[in-house]
Amino acid sequence: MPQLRDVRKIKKKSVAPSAKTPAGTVPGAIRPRDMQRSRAEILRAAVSEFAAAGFEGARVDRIAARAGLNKVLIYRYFGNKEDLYLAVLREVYSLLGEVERDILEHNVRGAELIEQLIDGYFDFLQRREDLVNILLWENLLGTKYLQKLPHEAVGRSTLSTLEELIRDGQTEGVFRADFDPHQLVVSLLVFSFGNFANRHSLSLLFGRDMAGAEWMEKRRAETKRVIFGYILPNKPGVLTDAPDTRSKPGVTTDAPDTRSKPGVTTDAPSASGTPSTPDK
Amino acid sequence: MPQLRDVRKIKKKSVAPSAKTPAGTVPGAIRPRDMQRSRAEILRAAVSEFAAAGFEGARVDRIAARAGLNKVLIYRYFGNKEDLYLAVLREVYSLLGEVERDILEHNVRGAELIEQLIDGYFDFLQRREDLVNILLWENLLGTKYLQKLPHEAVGRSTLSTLEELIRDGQTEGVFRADFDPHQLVVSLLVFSFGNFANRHSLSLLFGRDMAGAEWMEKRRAETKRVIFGYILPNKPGVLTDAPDTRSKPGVTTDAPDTRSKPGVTTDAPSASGTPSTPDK
Amino acid sequence: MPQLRDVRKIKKKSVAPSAKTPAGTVPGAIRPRDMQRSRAEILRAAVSEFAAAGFEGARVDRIAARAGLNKVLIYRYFGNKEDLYLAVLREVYSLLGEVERDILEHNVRGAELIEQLIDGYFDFLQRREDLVNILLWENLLGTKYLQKLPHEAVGRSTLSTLEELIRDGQTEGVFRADFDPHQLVVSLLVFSFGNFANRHSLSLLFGRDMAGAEWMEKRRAETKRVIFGYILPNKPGVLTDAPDTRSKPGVTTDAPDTRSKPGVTTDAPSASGTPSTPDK
Amino acid sequence: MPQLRDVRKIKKKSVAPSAKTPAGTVPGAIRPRDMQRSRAEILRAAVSEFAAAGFEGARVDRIAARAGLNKVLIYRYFGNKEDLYLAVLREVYSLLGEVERDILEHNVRGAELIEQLIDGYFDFLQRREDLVNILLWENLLGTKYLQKLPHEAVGRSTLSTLEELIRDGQTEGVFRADFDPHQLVVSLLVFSFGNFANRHSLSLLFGRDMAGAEWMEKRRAETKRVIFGYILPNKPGVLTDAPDTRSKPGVTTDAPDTRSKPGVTTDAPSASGTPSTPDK
DNA sequence: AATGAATGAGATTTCATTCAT
DNA sequence: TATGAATGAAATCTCATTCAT
Repeated sequence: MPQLRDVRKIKKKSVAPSAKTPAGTVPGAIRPRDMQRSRAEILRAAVSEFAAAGFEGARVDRIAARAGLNKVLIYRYFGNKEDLYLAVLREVYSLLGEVERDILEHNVRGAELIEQLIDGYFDFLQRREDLVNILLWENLLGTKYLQKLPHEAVGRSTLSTLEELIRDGQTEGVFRADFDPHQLVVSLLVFSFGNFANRHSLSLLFGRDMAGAEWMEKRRAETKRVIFGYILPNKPGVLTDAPDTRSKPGVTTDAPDTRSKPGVTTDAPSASGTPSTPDK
Repeated sequence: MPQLRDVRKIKKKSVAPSAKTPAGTVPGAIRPRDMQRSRAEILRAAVSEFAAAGFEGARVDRIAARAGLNKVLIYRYFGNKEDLYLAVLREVYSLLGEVERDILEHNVRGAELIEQLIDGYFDFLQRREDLVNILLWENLLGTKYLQKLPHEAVGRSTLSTLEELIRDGQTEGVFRADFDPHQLVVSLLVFSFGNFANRHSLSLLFGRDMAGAEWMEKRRAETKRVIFGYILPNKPGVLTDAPDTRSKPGVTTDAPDTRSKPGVTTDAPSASGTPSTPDK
Repeated sequence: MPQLRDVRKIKKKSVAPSAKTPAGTVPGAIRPRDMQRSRAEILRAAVSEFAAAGFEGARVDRIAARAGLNKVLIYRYFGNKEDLYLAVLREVYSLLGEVERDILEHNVRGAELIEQLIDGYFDFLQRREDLVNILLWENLLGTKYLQKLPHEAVGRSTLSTLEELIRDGQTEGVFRADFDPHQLVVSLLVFSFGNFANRHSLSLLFGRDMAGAEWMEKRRAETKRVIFGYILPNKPGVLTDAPDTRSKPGVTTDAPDTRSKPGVTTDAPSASGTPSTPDK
Repeated sequence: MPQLRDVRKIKKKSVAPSAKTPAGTVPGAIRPRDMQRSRAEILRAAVSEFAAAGFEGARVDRIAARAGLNKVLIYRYFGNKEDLYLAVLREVYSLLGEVERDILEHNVRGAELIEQLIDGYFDFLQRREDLVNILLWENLLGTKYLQKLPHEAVGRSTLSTLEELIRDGQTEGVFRADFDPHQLVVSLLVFSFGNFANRHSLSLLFGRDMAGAEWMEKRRAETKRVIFGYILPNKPGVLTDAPDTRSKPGVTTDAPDTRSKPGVTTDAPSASGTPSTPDK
């Protein structure tokens, strides 16, 4: 898990002179074929740094320090700060695309598809906090740099595929028919990412931790509940007061009911209709 | 509406002396060398600049240029860049608080309260794009500066009041009982703000404008629909197949039906169940 | 006594608008004939400021604030910072010259002359700490500015008069003959001023207050003792009990011994030969 | 001998690359890119600059130029101007302490101890004019920065040792018993340093060079004479009219007489009792 | 490949000085 | 005269980038 904040004071690692030659190599010999590894190392470090400080705030020196490599290599391999940043952006968007690609590959459909998407987003958001931050920084810059990337590196065909699958679900009656699949896809993204875009500020506002894993699990559950409430058909008779099928997070229940539909974690309101212990 | 991007190259205004009168004042009228006004002018300019470029990216010179005042005054009135930024943060949070305060003052309750909140948020988000950006920048810095403000300047008591009102609504049966008011409040914020946190990136992703007013109206409607689907009791019998009461945005229908509940703008799927022309 | 240090944060006095018109004048009327007073006020303030911070460290703004007058006047009356500083130097040297002039006017001779000189110097040093500092600052600049003053403003004819008087004393046998009057004059200055040139540093070095009045009285006494031990003839047999020429300054010891010759304050070693309570 | 004044206009050295070898090194010899040396070089340059201009007057650019190194290194190695100045102060006080330490190590006692001290101070003052100036600047600032140093870096234990040795001398009868050792130690410092604190101003006042080596030798002798007149026992019978044992400076006569006691340089008054040619 | 250093630009901050009301 | 503001220069400090060893 990448360290994000408070990493400003990284100092050059001061290795003993003897340690300079990597173990197993003859001193004086040039270290071989490490270029690939170095490049990757720099990129990794750059992701961390740009995530933590943004483009303007990022320091080339710190990236070098994070990578444990010399600053010169950054310029040798990437050209300059901006190009390095562009490489990072590319990486980020590539990884982001994988989320949907992974899910689509498994041919899930219907409610399960939606749930896996939400889970996929939340997992990504929680696991790659750094990448998310880069998306947010870049957005604040009005995609100043993102625009410089070739379109293929950014646009995500997966999203239209998704829309179609949802539309199919509507046709088949798995989903309600009266919502716009396009808006839904956006909602899935927005409702998920929105939790992260302001988590630190919100923590201050509400005076409680809204950035930690525990809280995010609650949000994940809540998000699922809201979405499913919106897209699944209401089954008359089982309406509001139907008993919740409590299940562990991630587990898909075969018969989702009105409220906490497929495999939703509900540490939230109990089935009785009265939320027992709203987290406070 | 504040200019946000592409304002980097502002140079010293080389206006003719007569042009010194700031916009909005009658030319010829005395523009007193007014400390109060100068301070305010700087603050306004600072909001714009910090919104557009963030703390690191902001340039004191540009702030002075935007304010049409001398750089020295910034230091005289605010001390230094950071203190100026803190003053800006204070301002932003103060204005943000007003959104809820305004609504709470009018003693609206029930569905209308929720709708006004969503509207309030979207209005704020659309009208004060700059302030929102500042919130987002600051969040990315992990509230590095926000933390330096006294707690009163940030914490918002309105939010707990809100929770209570919602809980009241649940007790009275206006809202479903099986959701957590606290989570709802967060959802209202997150679902609203989420639309803005990534609008530029999303525009690129989807290859369409997702930052403009038109699109945001759609999101506002969609958000309302989702939220109301979640919190309003299902009225058995009128359920899914009820015809949508199409209404203009902002207009509250007295008899909200299943889907588009109070005064929701529905440029979305038509009543027939099949979304006629999903916006594309 | 002028405030010397810690005066850096003087703020513009913010008088109520109504207070602007000095009492007794018709509002709107121009304040009359205050130029002389303003000039003097500025000069006084400048002495304080330059004394406290030196030429480079002094701030024109602070001088204006100290004077309670507007910065503009400084430029109107004195031209610029350097010219103001030169005016200050002139003032300082003029006042310094008075010390000797005052004494010489009274036609004191012999030991009493010397004692009055030492007293004069110490009095000046203690009372006009500010002026002394200016001398020291200027010295550190290698008299960079002092040199720009006309010679009359600096050179002090009194000093050569002094030398002659001392030489007379030697001829008359009042003083020992085997010292150089010129060196003595210098010693008088140096031994006196030396106590001030490093008093703060010495305080730190010795870990005790060596800047206060109490300590300086000890130094004054010690200095007299040393000087008199040097210039007064040792009278064999009459040694210790030589008649004291009692004079004002300091406490008169009833039983002065060998050491403290004319009117010397001796809080120092007692007559017995063994210093009773060396100050520690 | 360090250059002190008139060094303000040092510009970037535009030397040919080959000229890079710093003075004192063999051209062609490897000048390792040695951090240690660079640091030392900067410190040395800083001492000169701060000595010549004081803290406020000193220019970081000039320090870099003096050091023949890049400005950036100053910040890399020392942080900022103030920290650099603090490092300089540390250095100065450390070197100052050595004066006494050197002497105390040699186990000299009695009159010789005192003479060596005076010599030590005058040597230091003449040789390290720059350090003395720094002491004086700092004193004028009321030890504003000195106070920030840890006490050990400033306080000098040697001084109390000195007092004890003098007291021992008094007990043994080598010194007169009726003076306070503490005051004597202070007098030694003050009478020595006092000559330097105002030498340039005095030069102007008296219209003769009072800053040069020649003059300082006279002051050194005079100071010794005065001090010894004060602390050595009067030998009745040899009193005033004893012939001076003229000796070379620094040479200690085995049988010091009343006036020019141990090894005092007397280019001063001739033996006859009447100073023949007072220097003028 | 690493270290130390240099370059050059630019950003923040501070001042003296002047202008306008 | 006082106030507020403006100007212009400079000084401190920071960075990206490049060079040399």
